[in-house]
Amino acid sequence: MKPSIPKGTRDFLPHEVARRAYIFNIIQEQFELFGFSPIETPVLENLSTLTGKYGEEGDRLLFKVLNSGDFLRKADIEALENKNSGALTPSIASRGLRYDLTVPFARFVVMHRNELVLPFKRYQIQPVWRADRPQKGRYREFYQCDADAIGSESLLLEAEFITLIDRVFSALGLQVEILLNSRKILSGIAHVVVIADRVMEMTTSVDKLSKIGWSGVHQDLQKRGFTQQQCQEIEAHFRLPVDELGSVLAGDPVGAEGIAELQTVQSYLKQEHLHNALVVDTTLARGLNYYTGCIFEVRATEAQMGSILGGGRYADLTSVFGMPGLSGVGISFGVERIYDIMVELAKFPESLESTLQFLLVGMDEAALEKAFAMASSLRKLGITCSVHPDIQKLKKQLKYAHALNVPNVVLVGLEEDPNLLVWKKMEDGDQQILSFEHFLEEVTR
RNA sequence: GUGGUUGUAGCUCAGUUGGUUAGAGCGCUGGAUUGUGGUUCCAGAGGUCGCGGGUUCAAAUCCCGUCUUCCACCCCA
Repeated sequence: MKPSIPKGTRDFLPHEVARRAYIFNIIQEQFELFGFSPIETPVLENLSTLTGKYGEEGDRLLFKVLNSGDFLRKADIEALENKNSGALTPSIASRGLRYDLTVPFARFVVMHRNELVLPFKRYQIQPVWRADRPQKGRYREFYQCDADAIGSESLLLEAEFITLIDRVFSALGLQVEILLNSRKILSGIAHVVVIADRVMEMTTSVDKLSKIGWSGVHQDLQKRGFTQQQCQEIEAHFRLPVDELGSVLAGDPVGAEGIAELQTVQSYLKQEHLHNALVVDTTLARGLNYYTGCIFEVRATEAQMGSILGGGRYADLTSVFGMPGLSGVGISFGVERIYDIMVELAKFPESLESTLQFLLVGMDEAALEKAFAMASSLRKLGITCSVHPDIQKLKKQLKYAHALNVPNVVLVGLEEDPNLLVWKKMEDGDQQILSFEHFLEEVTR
């Protein structure tokens, strides 16, 4: 048979794993530096946990897992005969692959509420799955790096996340733009334009602005049934600078609160020297509908790619699991896209290539045994090394070392004197003959 | 989920209006080099042309299906 893997999934070669780990480590380091603690949740969640949390679209993109055993026995026969997949699914699949890390986190918080100290700051780096059509930088299996702080309404958290984001991207060597907005400003505008019940529709439409421009947004809005006058009013409001928008929204409690939120966050950041631009963009919307307050997004300024981080404040994520009134803020790094951008811009350090320092080569069976013992001595000293397990032509051995990018090769077992070895430096080909004892001294020097 | 696009050697790609035995570069293997990698030279191996079906005297080439890739929607990291 011909081997294959499912659409939208990938294998990773050693050099790719090294580069991905580089990104994960930088993010993890910053998470820890800000006092977030790691948690893990299962790959599989009950579908009751997942369905209905991501909107209709999200439900369609959930990977459902067929029940084990004789799943047809409990199947909804009527739905099956009518070919009604939607009705059949709950009777044959009770579990699914997680779609993100935020909803499982909400479930986690509710289940472990008595074991957690609030406010609780956790981070989580694990893969998630979506049955979306794959595209570049868009996969069916991908990692998310999430940090959330739950159990406090303080806007200090928002400010803290912005400094965290700034630190991560400057550590990665990427230039980005951090976009900030509040959902409350969007609501306020909707109130003022008297379309309060249609905030979501207006929001998703305006969110496309950077892609399709105002004429496109107008078309989209009109397709959704907004009048021409409403379109113009909407555009006029979003075109206002933030301070002017503030006076327009002053009469609307929600809108005014949104403006005040942004001001508070910015005042926390007054003393901070951010490496990247923080841009208030009132047209920023973010798809996920559980966001209620501040929302963040990050875009790389040097590459053409969608957002590489998303996040925001949610007032009430845990209430669906029976624990209302718990406010939180969270962000999610899009590591797959960050990886692609860093490859494109060649931002990975070369030192990731190889961690192996020595390759030991045995010239004959006795020498191989000696090499095996030598390797142990080296490892005791914390020196990474590997013994070539076969006795082969020296040419082949060196070619192997070259391919592995090992900087040092040790040839064990000279014809002249089996107690001597050759230490060869691959970079310039220099080599010296010495005893093992002498070699150890040199290495540890 | 809708519409489109792509697939030829390990990799990057040629391959004429359908016409004998499908090519190149890089990589790989062996040798020049009876212990010495990278450079050079010589030789060699490697392809059911994504898969299945159809049209034709004849298919990598045309048609249908399917898988995959990428793109635009949708949505999103």
